[in-house]
Amino acid sequence: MNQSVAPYHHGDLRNCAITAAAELIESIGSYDITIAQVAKRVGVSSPALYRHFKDKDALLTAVRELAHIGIMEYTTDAQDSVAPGTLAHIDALGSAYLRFAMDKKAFFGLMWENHGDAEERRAEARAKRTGFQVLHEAIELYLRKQRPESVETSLQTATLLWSAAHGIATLQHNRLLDTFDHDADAEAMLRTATRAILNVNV
Amino acid sequence: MNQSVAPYHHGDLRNCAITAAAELIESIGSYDITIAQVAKRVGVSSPALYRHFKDKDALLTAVRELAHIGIMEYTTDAQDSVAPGTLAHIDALGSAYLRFAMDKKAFFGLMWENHGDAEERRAEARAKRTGFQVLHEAIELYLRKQRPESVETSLQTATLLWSAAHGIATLQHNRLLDTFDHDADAEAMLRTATRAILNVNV
DNA sequence: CTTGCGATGTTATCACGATTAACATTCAAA
DNA sequence: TTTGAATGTTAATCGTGATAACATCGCAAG
Repeated sequence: MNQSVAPYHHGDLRNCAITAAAELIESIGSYDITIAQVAKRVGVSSPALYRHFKDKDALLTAVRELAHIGIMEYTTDAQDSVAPGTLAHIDALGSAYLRFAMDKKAFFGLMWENHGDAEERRAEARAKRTGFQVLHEAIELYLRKQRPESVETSLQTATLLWSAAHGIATLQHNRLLDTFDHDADAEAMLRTATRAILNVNV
Repeated sequence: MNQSVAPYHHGDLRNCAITAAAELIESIGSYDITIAQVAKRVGVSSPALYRHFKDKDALLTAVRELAHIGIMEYTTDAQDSVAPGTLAHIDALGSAYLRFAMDKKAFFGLMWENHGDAEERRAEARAKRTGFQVLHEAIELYLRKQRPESVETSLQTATLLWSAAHGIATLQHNRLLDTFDHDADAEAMLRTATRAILNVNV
């Protein structure tokens, strides 16, 4: 039997719409999409989508979740060939973050957009926790080995490193990183920042 | 005589529109404004604005310039009571950046929006140069005194510090900074990052 | 001083995109 | 089978960016 039979009028429109929206965003390289475009891609009328999403923002929020999953994949893949708790491990995580920002520009931009209410933000943050947690654990492990006296500040260190990575990624994403330093290299910068931050008591 | 006489039909609609847009953005705390809203605020019809701006984005670009001026004011004020080339000087600049991001949320968000073409970006970058230049000079001066062997890397150091400040500011701006570290304090984080980065060879 | 053009404004009008309303179809349970 | 809930469709509303066509105002040339 065909596994993916359409159980209803369309099938699971909700999921198809999210996927279609994501594909659309990826293909045009911008999250400035239209309900009509998504509907057409799924082969359904625009209003049909409102049976599954309160409004356009709700659809985008769903796509954002996909983006979070995507960044987690990058993170997970990055850990494949590195020893846990090493500097290389932390570098790999940072590198994955930067790579995601550049590979999936539109998604990266979308996931930090400031729309929606605080509630949604919390929910998304919860989803993100996994990714941050990975970084936090890597740092904690590293500090335990290399700077045991700083282990207690691992959370602050992780937050600071995240901020640094986020700043570099954001500036590069907006093509501003090399505005002044023509040779600015995101990855190199993050490595430098990582080493600087790990060697300080937060 | 009344100083601010309207020399023409309206007066200088262009400038009034920019100001009105800025006020509007500030008052609603979002740069998601409407041509009609701006027009109404100035007491003019919507199409009139198109005599002075190619399109909505052109108006927002003009507002962005105001935002850059605003951040420069913060920067300048920050230097008032600090000795040039000291760590306190650099801290003050970073603090000003963070403060601007929080005080003028909408403007901060607007100025890093990824719209418009590359040309505009270049122009804006040029305007920004002043602000970055101040930071760069402060860092160069500091390094010359404290770590002369690292002076040659001052540009990279400044770029890295900017990135760190930008990351912290951006995350706080999106209310995400304290997602994991409940007690995260932007200013304290930046001070830590500053010290870490300044003590490393880039 | 008048005329006429260019700069500015105004009022229709469009086209589009987000929603909602009103109506139609299908699944599933009684 | 019948019927209501779920899910779709088409028609219609509204807000918004943008352009067209028409109206004014200020100034420079005669």
